[in-house]
Formats: sequence, C-alpha cells, structure tokens
Amino acid sequence: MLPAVDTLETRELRYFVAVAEELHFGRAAERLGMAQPPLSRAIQQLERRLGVCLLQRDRRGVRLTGAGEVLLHEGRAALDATAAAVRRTRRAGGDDSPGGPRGRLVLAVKAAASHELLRKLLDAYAAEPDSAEIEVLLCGMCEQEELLRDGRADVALMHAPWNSLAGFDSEALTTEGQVAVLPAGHPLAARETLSLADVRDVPDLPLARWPTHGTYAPGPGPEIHNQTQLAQLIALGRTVAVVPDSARSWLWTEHAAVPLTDAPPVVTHLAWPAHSRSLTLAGLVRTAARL
Amino acid sequence: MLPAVDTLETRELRYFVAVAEELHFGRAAERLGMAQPPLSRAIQQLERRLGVCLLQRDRRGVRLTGAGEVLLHEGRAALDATAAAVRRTRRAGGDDSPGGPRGRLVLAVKAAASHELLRKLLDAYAAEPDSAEIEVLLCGMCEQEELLRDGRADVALMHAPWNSLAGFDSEALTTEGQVAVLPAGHPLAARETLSLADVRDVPDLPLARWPTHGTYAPGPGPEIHNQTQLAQLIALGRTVAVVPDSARSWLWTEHAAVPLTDAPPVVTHLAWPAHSRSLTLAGLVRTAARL
DNA sequence: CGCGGTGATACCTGCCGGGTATGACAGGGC
DNA sequence: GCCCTGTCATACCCGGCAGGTATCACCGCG
Repeated sequence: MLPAVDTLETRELRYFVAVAEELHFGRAAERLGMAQPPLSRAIQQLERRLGVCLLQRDRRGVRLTGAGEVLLHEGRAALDATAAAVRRTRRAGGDDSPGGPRGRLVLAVKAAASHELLRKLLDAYAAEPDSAEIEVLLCGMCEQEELLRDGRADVALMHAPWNSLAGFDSEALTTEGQVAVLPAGHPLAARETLSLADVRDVPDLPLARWPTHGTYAPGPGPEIHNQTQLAQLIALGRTVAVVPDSARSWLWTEHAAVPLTDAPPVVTHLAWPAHSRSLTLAGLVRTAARL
Repeated sequence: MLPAVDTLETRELRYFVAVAEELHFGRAAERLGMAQPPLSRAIQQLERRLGVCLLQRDRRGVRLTGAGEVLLHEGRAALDATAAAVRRTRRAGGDDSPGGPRGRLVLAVKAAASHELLRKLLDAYAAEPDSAEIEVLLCGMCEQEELLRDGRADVALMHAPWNSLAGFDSEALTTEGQVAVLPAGHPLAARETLSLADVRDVPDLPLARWPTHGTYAPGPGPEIHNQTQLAQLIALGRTVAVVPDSARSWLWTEHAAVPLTDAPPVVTHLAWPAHSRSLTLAGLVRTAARL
C-alpha cells in the first residue's frame, strides 16, 4: 500500500492536458517530445492516484469523462499560474529590495487599440517621480487575458464588453460610443446616425466578424484577422464594421463613419491579476486613476 | 550544458514556499518531512534554473529577495490552483456525462452568517427541477476566498466590504445596514440611532476587533475569535460591536441593537472562481439571481 | 485474413531525489 | 582566547522511478 498522495506534479498536469487536447496518446507524446508508452503509464498512474477515471478509451479513440473535463480546465489554470510564477520571478530578476519588488512592467495592448489613450497613460506615468520602465506588448484581439494569466504580461488595457474582466482587478479609464464604418459612397454613409438593425441587415454589405477567443461567430460576413484587412474590405465595398469611436483615427478617405445610436458603449479598463502586490503596478494604477 | 528548463515542478514550489515562510532551512525541511541537505540543494537548483537569486543567506538567517517575494506570492497561487485541480477533479468523481460535469457543490459560508438568506437560497435551489446536492462548508470570518482558491469549495457567500471579491465572479444578493450592539443597560442603548463616531469613542466600551485575513487591526478593544465570545463580552459590558442588521437574530436579552446612520452597507454576494464552467454552479447562480 | 493503427504491457537502464555524515563559518558564553 | 551551538553547504551513496525499446492485444478494414 503506497501512501495516497494528494498532490500532483506539474509534469503530470502537462501530460494530461496534452492528451486531453489531442485525444490521442501518440500525437500527445510527440508534442511532449517523448515516447507513447511512458505517457500511457503516467496517465494511468494519475488516474489511479486521483481515484478517478479521466479518459474513456474505447475502440478507435479517446474521449474525456466529466472529471477529465474538469481536470483539463483546472489543470490549464494551474499550469498558467505556474508559468506565471516563473516568468514574473525571472522578470523581478536581481531585485533584492525588501518590502515589495520594483521593476519593469509588461503592459499588454491589442495592436488595434487607440494609441491616444495609451500615449496619455504612458506619458503621465513617465512623468511620475519614481516611475519604472514599461514594456508595451502588442497582441491580438482577445489575448490579453491569457497574457495576464500566464505571466507574459503584468497589466493590460482591456475593452469591455469584448474582453471579460472576470478574475482580474480593474480600473475603468474611458467610455466611448461606437460607429459603423462603411464605404464612403454607400447610401447609408449619408445618414446622420444609424441603429444596429440598420447595419445588420444591409443586403449587399454583410457585417464583418472577428474572433472571440479564437472562434468566429457564424454569419455571412468575412472573417477579420487584422485591421488592415478590414480597412481594405470596407474600402472595396465588401463589408461593414462596427467599431469604437476612437477607431476613426485609422480610417481612410474611402471610409465613412456613422455614429450608432443603440450600440453598447465600449469601456477601456486597465486590468491586472487580482492578487498582484507589485508596487510598480500600484504606481501605474494610481496614475491611470487620475487621468 | 543542460537544457534550460522553463518549467517548474510542484514539488519545487512546495519546497520554496516552505523555506520562504519559515526563513529557516531546518524547520522548513522538518515541515516537509525530509532532511535539510536535499532541501538546500533543491533550492540551489531552483535558483540556478531560474537564473535568479531568491534568498539572501548571510550569517544568522535567511531573507527573501524581491524576486523571492514574487515567487512566494505567485507560487502560493500556483499551488492553490494545483490543489484546486485535484480536489475538483476528485469531486467530479465518476461523472462521465459529456458537455460539462454535474455533481455535488460545496458552498462555503461563514458560520456567523445569517441563516435566513442561506435557508432561502438552499430551499429555492432544492425546488429546481434538476438540482444537485449542496454541501454547506462552515468556515471562519475570512476563509471563503482561500477555500475557493484551493478548491475545497466551489462557491461561497461573501460579505462586502469584509470579503474581497477580487478574482471571483459574483452576484449580489442582499444589502443591509449595520447596527451597534451594546450592553442593554448602557446609556447609548436608549438612543434611536447612532453614528460610527459615537461608538468609536465610548471611553468605557472599546470597539471589538476581529481579524481580517488572520491579523488584527491595532486598537484597545478585545480580539474576537467567535460569535459566542463576542456576545459574552458585550453582555459583560466589556465591549461594543458593529455588526450587520441580520445579526439581530442571535442577540441576547442582555444586548441592545441601535441602527448606525453612517456605517457602510453590507452586501452579501454569491461568489465563485471566475473561470468556472460547472453547469451545476450555473444552476445555483440562476436560482440566486431570481431571489 | 493480413494490415495498419490504436493503446497497453513487459522489461531494462540511468538519472536524480533523498538519505547520512561532515564541513565551513559565525556568535555567544566562560 | 577557547569551545560549543546553530546555521547552511558539501560529499557521497543508494533506491525508485521516469523514460526508452520491443512487443502484445485489439479493432476496423480492404
């Protein structure tokens, strides 16, 4: 009778997450850079130690059980937390000042975000008496949450309602309306204002779709990967998009922006991990709150 | 040249957290049930692999560097997340239903909380068509956050502003005022209402103090560990306390409750880990939102 | 009935996590 | 000054286990 262990090594979590994502021991083993048999054994040991069946192996394939789904989610979170611990510790580097570390901050911002607010924030913070260096990490549309969770970033600019603030502390910075961006020559471009219903049902201009957390909502419109592509598609008269007011700064002369009366307002937040105790971060938040 | 690893085993985190908490290799090793030399070696390996100095060893003792403090905080979070993964997976047990697990929920409530709201919530949920079993876990004044983080609980009743909702999703349930609880015979007990200033400065009745996250604020009043002790001290005329309105249900005839005009309102929330995807939890939240 | 592809089993080996014994060094009595 | 005590680091050894290779058992399919 071996002692029943109630802990779980990072390695075992990595193995299980790989198998649960691939649903295939061979491919998972390859991804992990190891042979398949030890991986099979490791997962069996894991199941025995947890006393729980995680995978349903039957002919031709592997499926997750309910417990397996739970462990996949919770395990990813635990792996993220571990990776964050490593990254943030490394970033704190040779800092040996007591009473809370000071040091460089990594700020995650979507590349397409308004640079005006960012510039204002960075300038104001740089003017503070003992400000630290801030590294700006440009990312895609919905990556900020992941970057904060796994420690690649310390703080992020997020845009409600697209980004979820769940699990983070945050400070609201600005609120703005949204506009419809149309080809300049389109009949609707002449209107003073529009409603969401107006732009949703234009027969010749399907509404552009961008990914939320990696997946696209179904619809007739084109799938948008970056801002340049969107601008081009609008200019070509192939789509219409709903974007925040501040996006006007990147519009072309071939574009027209019409305010939307009933679109939900976009709130830009400064967000950071809920448990953070960095003094440097606190300074940045204080600056942001005064904007 | 060994391959630079950028991961970190749970075991190493446990070791470091133990040393960082004890600030003493010998005691930490004892706590971990191992000898001191391998622990020393493990920490050295950890420092080498991270490329960061975590501990300042000089004559007579060990201190944390800035990076060490970061790793202590982040490491605790990672260990909690790992423990949560184990507990929640075990709890999901033999559940093999696809599309999200169903199963028993653990609800954390402080023992001193009002039972009326809890009863209403549990009754309403039990009346739902496909409700699951709910295990109520009674805890101390500020433990709910920890219970949610390390997976011993799935959902909790929290009371703002005493509990911090940072890092959790939540749904506000009720708001109530606060009252001052005095010995029945005290002159102030005859008043219709009181202000915080009134009860803070009573010379013969120092304000009771209870712990926030394990530590007591400084002050002249007695340190409170549980509700019975508090009731006794008030009845004896040794202290006065500020408590939510609903606490009237446990008052004695020797007590008098006087409403406070300027005390912050107490909001009871249902709170759960931000990333939770349990269908059972969703059902409970839905029920709570309808209350 | 072979054949490809799956995960499980058997068995071996080398590494490393952990143990004991001991060293280096700083303080603190007397 | 001395030794004694308490601290962490070093040296060395050993056993278990993580990982590899070879192979099996099973299923579906042409």
